[in-house]
Amino acid sequence: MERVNFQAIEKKWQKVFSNQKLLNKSGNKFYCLEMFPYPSGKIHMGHVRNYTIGDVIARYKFMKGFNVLHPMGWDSFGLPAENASKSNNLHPKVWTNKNIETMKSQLKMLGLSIDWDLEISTCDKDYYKHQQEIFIDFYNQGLVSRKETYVNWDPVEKTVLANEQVINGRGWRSNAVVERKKLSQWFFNITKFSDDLLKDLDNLEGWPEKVKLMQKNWIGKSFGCEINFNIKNKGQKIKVFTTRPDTIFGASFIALSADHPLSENFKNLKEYKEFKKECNKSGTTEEALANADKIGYKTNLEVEHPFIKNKTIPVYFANFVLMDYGTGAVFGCPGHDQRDFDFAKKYKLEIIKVVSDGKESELTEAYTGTGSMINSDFINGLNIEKAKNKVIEEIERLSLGQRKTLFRLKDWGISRQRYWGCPIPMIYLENGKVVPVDKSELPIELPEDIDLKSQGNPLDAHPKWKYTVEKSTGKKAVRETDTLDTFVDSSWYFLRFCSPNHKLSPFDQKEVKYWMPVDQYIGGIEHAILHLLYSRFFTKGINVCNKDFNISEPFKNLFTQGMVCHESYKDEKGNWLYPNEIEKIDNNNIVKKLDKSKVLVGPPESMSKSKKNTIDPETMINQYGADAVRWFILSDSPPEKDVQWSDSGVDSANKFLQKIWNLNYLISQKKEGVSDDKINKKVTLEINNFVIKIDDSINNFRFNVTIANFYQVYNSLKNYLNLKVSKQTLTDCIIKIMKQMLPFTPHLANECLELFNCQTVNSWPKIDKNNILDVINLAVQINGKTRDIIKVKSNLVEKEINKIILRNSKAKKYLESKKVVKTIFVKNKIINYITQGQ
RNA sequence: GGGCAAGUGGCGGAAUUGGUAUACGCGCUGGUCUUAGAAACCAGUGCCGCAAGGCUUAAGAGUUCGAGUCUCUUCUUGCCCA
Repeated sequence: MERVNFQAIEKKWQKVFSNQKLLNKSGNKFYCLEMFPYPSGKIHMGHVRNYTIGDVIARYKFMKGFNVLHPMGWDSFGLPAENASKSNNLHPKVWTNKNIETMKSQLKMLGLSIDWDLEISTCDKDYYKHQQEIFIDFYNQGLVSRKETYVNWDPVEKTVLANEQVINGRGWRSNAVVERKKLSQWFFNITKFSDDLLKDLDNLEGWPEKVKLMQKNWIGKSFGCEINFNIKNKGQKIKVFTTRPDTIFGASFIALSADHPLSENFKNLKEYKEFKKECNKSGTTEEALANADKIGYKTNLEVEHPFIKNKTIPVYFANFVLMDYGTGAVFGCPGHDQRDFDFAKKYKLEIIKVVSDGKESELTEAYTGTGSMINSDFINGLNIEKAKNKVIEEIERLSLGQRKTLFRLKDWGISRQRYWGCPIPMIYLENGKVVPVDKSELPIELPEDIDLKSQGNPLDAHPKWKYTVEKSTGKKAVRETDTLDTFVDSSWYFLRFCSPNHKLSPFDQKEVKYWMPVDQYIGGIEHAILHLLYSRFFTKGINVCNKDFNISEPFKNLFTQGMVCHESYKDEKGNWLYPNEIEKIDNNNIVKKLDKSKVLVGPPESMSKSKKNTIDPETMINQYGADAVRWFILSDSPPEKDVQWSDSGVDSANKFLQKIWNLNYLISQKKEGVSDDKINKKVTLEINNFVIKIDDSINNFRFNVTIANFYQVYNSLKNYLNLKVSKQTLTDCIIKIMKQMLPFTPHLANECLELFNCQTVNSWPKIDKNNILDVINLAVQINGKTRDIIKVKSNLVEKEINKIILRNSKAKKYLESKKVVKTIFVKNKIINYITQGQ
């Protein structure tokens, strides 16, 4: 068998690819974008999958005649660079750029069709300069605000932690108990677009339903009402928001957030202080609050029930009420809310059942199901929905409150007390005013001389950097020392790619108008909520700042690929082992290479460094070739589902690609002999059927099916090699197939096409619908049971089919001496005879 | 606790709109070639059965001429939110 040297041809073609673009000015534009990577060190299999999928689409669209934009860049600000610099004394910039260099060369090894002239890096001042500009524009349009808010504070590291850095209430690095601390922070007012962000989801037909649903739930639009409770003997009111006004007759306490304005009256009391200290011990996530023990502080206040004369309800401060959701005050209905139930049990408060659960017994937990209202005066007997409306009407009639829509979505906190991020272009004047810097001073550059070993915020600790003057007045000012959340960096990079070297503004309006929106965006499901929501917000925000922009949504079609998984291994002592540290004797016997001790095998899970179940792409590329790695990663599972890495899988991919090469070689070496035109025709038609099938499956992103089709067409074509088929016929066929393989295995396909001196490498094979094999399989059923499958010409009518079956079919015997009472005939699919008496 | 997916051979998975269940690959079995192995090639491979044939898409019911696909109940797993 003739073999090809993959290492050699891949090097050869990667040189060609580096000068190649997928631009075709006469075609329609197609913007193909994969989520850009964080330069963490080396690429991992998740990147290989993501970028292979993107490459297949980009190359396919180009061959179909589109003008394709296929850029790549680096999401290069972020905490890991700071952490790395602490542990190995490399400056974040040096560490980051070194990683970018490594990963770029690894991506090139994959043979991707990326236009590297468009490369951007978010830590580059030429990039973040424009980000600061957008920030100022947003500020001027009222899309930025400064608010006091609670953060997760690590008392040991003296730093703010993101929610995901808090694990079981402790800092992920220091393991210190995390506290809640109030800080003044910058926010993007994403909630200004709550309704638009929700409504426009309906227009995103090219997005997975799942992602749209997750965004919808995240935005969380809910209906309810505000109710003002009169505080007894005080002449003051407490405004409460509820989504369950129907349960008003079950109200047995009022719960206030510890930050509620009324807390002013209690802040000096010793017991209240202790309560508040307790509250600050738990994290800020909804989950942390839900799981925390319910604690309260009973005030001396009581409110009047709006509908029950002379009934009063006690007022508590409680740790499970958040100030930034609703009004920071709720009424507790223990019967029908679990948190309220727990609270009522603890403080021995009344539990009134107001929605019937169909049982007589007392509640042992909150009942949140449906039912009709009981113990509820004028709404008794109504269902929940009707009761809600009736109560709201009554509240409005009595001027006690009003109907209200509430969103779960909160404004986006963007301040980070970090060094390695985009500086926030704001300054603090001595008169207490906070203003943006003059745009002419941009970029506000990060200083390079920084001491990352100092505690707290590094920019704040820098001796000089923060001292500046206001440009217009020359007055002394102090810079904002917080940097932007790195999610900001990735919220507009897709715009920058349209004109990455544009100097004057974040993007060239003309180029953006041409290329946007992104026609196909591809990335992991883990970004289903935040990154995509923030990018949508930026697009809407820029629309407000720039009337010519006129783009409402950034990503027309979205594809979320699944993860790459692998088994994990542990030795007898419970230490994780890398896949190359183990040896498979047989399927039930896996041992450690080092000492032949037994190894425990864990189920396939997403590859992670901590479990050591990773496979290094570069090692695999060196061993099997990039084409084989690309081929395998697409072959085994539908791209939206998880795929399990398997060594035998990539090995067989490599073997198959060698066979393909061998077939190409044999065809190219074939001597012209006797050929039969009838067979020539048949081969052409049969291969054409496959060409159409392959095109369909690529179009539908069913790459695993495409690859199965390639195996089939190979099996079919190789069997014709020694029959009476002309060399020309076989050459024509293999060229079509190799063109179709080009998006998948660009090196091998190009090499094969060169073998035949093909001059139309970049054009997709087009098949005339009349030029395919006109044979279909038709199932013959008797009483619904398949008795035969016959090969017939397509579009035959029932009469002709009957004739064929009675002449020659296995089904014939089932029809003899039976009376057919009914026939169901579906053209090109099935004929079903119903006989009497079975 | 709520929401959303999904469950098909030993494994990954295929099956257009209700119309051939198990494509394709891995693995396994036998054979050819080889000093041997690897590679390659050929044949076989859902289950029961010598065969004819019967059974089979998590379990059970229903609709239908016909259900992996639609409906209901139950079970299991995964993801998201809490």
